[in-house]
Amino acid sequence: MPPDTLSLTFAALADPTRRAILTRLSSGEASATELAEPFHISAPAITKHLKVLERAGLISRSKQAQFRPCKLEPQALQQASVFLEQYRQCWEQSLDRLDAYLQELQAKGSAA
Amino acid sequence: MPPDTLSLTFAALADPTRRAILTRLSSGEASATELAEPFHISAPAITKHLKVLERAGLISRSKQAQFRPCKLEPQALQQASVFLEQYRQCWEQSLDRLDAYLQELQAKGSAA
DNA sequence: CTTGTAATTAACCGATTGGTTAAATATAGA
DNA sequence: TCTATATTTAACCAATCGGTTAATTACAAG
Repeated sequence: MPPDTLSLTFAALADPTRRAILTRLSSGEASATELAEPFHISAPAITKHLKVLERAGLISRSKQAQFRPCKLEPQALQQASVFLEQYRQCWEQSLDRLDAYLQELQAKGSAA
Repeated sequence: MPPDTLSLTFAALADPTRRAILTRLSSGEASATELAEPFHISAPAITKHLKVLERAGLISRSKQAQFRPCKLEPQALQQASVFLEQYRQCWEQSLDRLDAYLQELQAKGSAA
């Protein structure tokens, strides 16, 4: 019943707000209110998003004064990337086939 | 309100059953019952998973007799991979830092 | 000690998810 | 036509999701 890391990671990535948060964090740490700023959602909503990201191991949080800065933890992203790389051959093959098809079309086109 | 492609893709990938289906399909087409075989879930459950994968553009389906074979469509996976590549520098940097830290530890260890 | 700011928790809401069983549909073949 | 197989649809269910508002906690600074 406890979802595996990969499922947690992909689930966390399945939300545009959370992806935007990660993108923001890739250029440096930020507090919750800073992260909330670009979105018109409430503070508790941001807290929830950060919890999802934290539970997936995508971010970590420290503590300074009343702030709790968020820091990107890219290892989980790498694991997700490794999973997808498994399919690289598949998409390269299918792109090759598309390319061959287009060339064939072109050949027919100039022959007509 | 309609979720973007990337969100659909990551959401589809956030389930271990669906990831297993994709892995299975990376070695060739398969029918719904063939795909269901390794899991102890009902046929309608498989139908739903296939719908999710299809809506995300991760598979396509044809029709022969009473079968509707599934085929992997790897382009959406590639898009997801492109998104993750954006963070490659981040995780390589953090691995470098880990490496440096471990070397530092080693140096101190052999000095003691 | 009071005030202001940051952040979280609690309680709630409607929509979606992942599963079920039962019924319906589609096709092949005797 | 009748039967068996493949698949989908319908209806339901409990759990999770992404959001809200209101209240609470934590800390710094007057």
